[in-house]
Amino acid sequence: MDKEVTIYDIAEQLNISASTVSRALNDHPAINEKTKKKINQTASDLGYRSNLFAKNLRAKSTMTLGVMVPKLDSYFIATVLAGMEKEANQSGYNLLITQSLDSAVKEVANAKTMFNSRVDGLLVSTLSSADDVNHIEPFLKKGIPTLFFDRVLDIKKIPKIVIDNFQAGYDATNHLIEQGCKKIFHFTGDLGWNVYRDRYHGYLKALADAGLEFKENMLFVTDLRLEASSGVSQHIIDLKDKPDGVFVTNDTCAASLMVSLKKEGLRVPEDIAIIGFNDDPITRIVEPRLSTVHYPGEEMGEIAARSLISHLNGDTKVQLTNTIVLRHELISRGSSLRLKGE
Amino acid sequence: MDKEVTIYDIAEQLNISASTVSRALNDHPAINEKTKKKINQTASDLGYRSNLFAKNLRAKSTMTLGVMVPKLDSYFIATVLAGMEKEANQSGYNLLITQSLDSAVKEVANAKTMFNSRVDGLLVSTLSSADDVNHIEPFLKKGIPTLFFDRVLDIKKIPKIVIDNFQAGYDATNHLIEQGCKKIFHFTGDLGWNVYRDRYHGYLKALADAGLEFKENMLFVTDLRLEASSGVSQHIIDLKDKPDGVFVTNDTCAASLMVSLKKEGLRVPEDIAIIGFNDDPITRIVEPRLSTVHYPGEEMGEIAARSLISHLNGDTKVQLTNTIVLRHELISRGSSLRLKGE
DNA sequence: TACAAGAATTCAACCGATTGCATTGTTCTT
DNA sequence: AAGAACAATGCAATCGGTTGAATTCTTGTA
Repeated sequence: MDKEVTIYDIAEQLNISASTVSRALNDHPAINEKTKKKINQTASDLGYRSNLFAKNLRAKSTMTLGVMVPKLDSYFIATVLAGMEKEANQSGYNLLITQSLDSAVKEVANAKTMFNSRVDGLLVSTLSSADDVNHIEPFLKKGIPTLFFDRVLDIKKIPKIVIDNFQAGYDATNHLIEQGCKKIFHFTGDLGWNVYRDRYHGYLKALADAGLEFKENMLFVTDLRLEASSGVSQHIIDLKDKPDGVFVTNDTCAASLMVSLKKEGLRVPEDIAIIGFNDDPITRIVEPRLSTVHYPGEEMGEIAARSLISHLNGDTKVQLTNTIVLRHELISRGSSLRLKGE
Repeated sequence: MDKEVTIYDIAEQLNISASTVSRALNDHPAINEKTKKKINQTASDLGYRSNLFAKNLRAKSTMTLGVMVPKLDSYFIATVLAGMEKEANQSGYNLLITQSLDSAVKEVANAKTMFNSRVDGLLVSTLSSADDVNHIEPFLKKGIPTLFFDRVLDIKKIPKIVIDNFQAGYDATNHLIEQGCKKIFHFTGDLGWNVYRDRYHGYLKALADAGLEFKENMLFVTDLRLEASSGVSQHIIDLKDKPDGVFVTNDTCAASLMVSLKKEGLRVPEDIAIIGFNDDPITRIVEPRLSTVHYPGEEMGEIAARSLISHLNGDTKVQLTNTIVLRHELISRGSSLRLKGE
């Protein structure tokens, strides 16, 4: 492990001062072109690399964005991260990524790490469904721009990027209604989350608007893990008065549910129409193909990163004060299309 | 954006020297307990946070691991990252993550960023199928521990964590043979990659060992994107002399292929047995459930991170010189089980 | 009481780059 | 030929911690 080369080494080699070297390497206009060339040459000859710490120590900027997500092993999250990375990378920013793994303790610890790492901005899809953002407070106090995405808390001072989950829930449910469903179940996750809560409310509204009755037993709240759907499936099978439609807030569960129901002899969509959420690849694989609501994950990641970066660059056109709502899109495929015409 | 609190502020407040404060905050034994308590108290009163740059500038360590992957939006990669994050986090390390998005230029640029960010260690699932590791050289020269995982290059001096892709390919193929398949196709990705090349060779060996013939037209090399499988499916459908088994090196494609074939009236596994690779969630959703080779992604991530960290901690028990081979596991499910007994 | 030994603290240099201001060198103008 | 105007470079302080060596303060012992 050889010694690091510093600007002083370059300066010494060329018999000039370190400040000249520094300026040359940063393409400062006051430095003579020839000198610059010479300096750049010896810099690469010596294998010089800039010391980001020394730089940051002064600049007080890290060119790093912190990203906190509930968990990493999800296709949707991966999509969002891909978008963020793409955008951040383009602007020379790096991504520091942590997952909270359903542990509030870990989320708080991660936030602290981010804070100490001096990320220039923070992108959060939060864990906690409670309203405490104490662990985010320090960022706000220090004026570090912070953005919630996807799973957000309704904190006034923190801007958010979301889709209109209410409308999406409404659209999905309404689509089933349009296809002639009269008794639509809802299979979703913890309603403490904005994403599930809002979709649920959209679902209720759609039912109400269509004059359809809602009963408690039409709602299934689970952890949305793969295993959960077999429970729901079994429950539906056992029911004498079966639903003719199910709105599932997760493609994996929707697909799994569909397959289970089919195995028990129910026809999809004829007996039960199903619609999922997210537009994961699986929707295009199962048979029939799964109707869903397209969630623009990659786009969300890109926009989130871009907004934050523009803000950091002092671009005043970008106001980091309001909520950005991305467009979702209803995608109807075989699993829900019961009308001949379509 | 208020001023940052430094150890000097704390020192001034308490009328002691900065070095005492520094030592106290690091729990140095030479500092009196009472003084420590006092210092910690005022530190939190003032909202002090340690400046990592100043620290790193001296320490020359960043507690950050760089992770380079081909692309982020894949379930498998997400799994690996999850494992890495978990492990790194436990040891106080952070993850700096980039994707190369199939661009060699980007991979090189990302490597440079990692280098300049002074990551303490590097975890790479590389893009390039060529043998050039010029962009990795600087890390080796500087003695920054580097580890390849999953997609690796056969560079002697760089340790790797992999599964035995040859054996896995052999096992998958052999499984189909055991189930009575006589004509087994192989649907895979760019053979420049070790992962696909080795599996392919395993496939060939299994055929040879069973005395089965291999012909060029039994091999399908695609980009393994979802769309690719419909092409393969169509091709198989059109064939007069159809295969009775297909080994696909990717669950998504395998599942997709299976569904397409079924739609065309072929029975799985009776007419065609199918086995995938990875053990993605989708394998448990499609009907019949998909046989596959379990790829221990999360475990790979954990082990990779842990090895690197142990090495960084000077743990000499861990030798970063050899190849670690993780155990894969054949998982047989409905899509390939043709024998009554099982 | 004196002095050694150890505990607690301070001093000051250092990590490597940046930058306002001062200085030197060069060219142009009158 | 002298001074203005500007280009190019150097000086030195600064960012906020860390750390070896020096110093001061306590205790214990003969």
